Amino acid sequence: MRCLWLNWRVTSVKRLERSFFNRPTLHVARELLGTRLVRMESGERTAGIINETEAYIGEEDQGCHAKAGLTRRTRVMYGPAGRTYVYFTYGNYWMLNFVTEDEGFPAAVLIRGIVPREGIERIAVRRAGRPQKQWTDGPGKLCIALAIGGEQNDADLCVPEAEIFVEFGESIPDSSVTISPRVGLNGVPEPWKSIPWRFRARLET
DNA sequence: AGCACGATTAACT
DNA sequence: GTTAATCGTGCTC
Repeated sequence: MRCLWLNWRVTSVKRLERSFFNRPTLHVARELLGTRLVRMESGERTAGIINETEAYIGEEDQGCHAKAGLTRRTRVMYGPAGRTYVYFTYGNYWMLNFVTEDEGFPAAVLIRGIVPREGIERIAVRRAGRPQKQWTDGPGKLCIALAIGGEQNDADLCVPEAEIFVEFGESIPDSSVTISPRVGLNGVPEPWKSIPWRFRARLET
């Protein structure tokens, strides 16, 4: 009994709930900085502190996949907040996003970088041959490091049995945050190409 | 059925 | 600094 209660404390209480994700996407993107992304594999934790995010907001946003409207691919973004949107791009890489805002409004936060904190051995194997600094400093790289792929698309972050979830972490002051335009949007028209919806945190060691 | 392109990465000059 | 790799998606014919 006591173990069950303890287990609930450590696995649930520290996690971000759906109400965190069901808010304006820019707030979610900013406040995800410093939180801990956790990937469960057979009961083992692989995790890192989120230090870079980008917001993608609505059908009007010409950088957002939802500009194409509701399709098989974008359907997840129209769903409830607190789920994953994992998609495949450039023929090689998976990208991890968290769905935000009310059901029916398509928006998400792309996770672009983490600082490894747990399961370092597993990450080292998956990123073998690369400098440690480049293990998880890109959206495709961190999905390789955490073994995240299409099977993790449309997964709920906010249920006890989640294989991917987010925990409260360190608080990042505004003085440590850089806000700038999103990257990789070469063919996208203004103002969307330059709108500053990218958030980066300078983490203390 | 065919086409252009992409929320990237790694390798190369 | 530049560029090839590689294939699912969405659009057009």
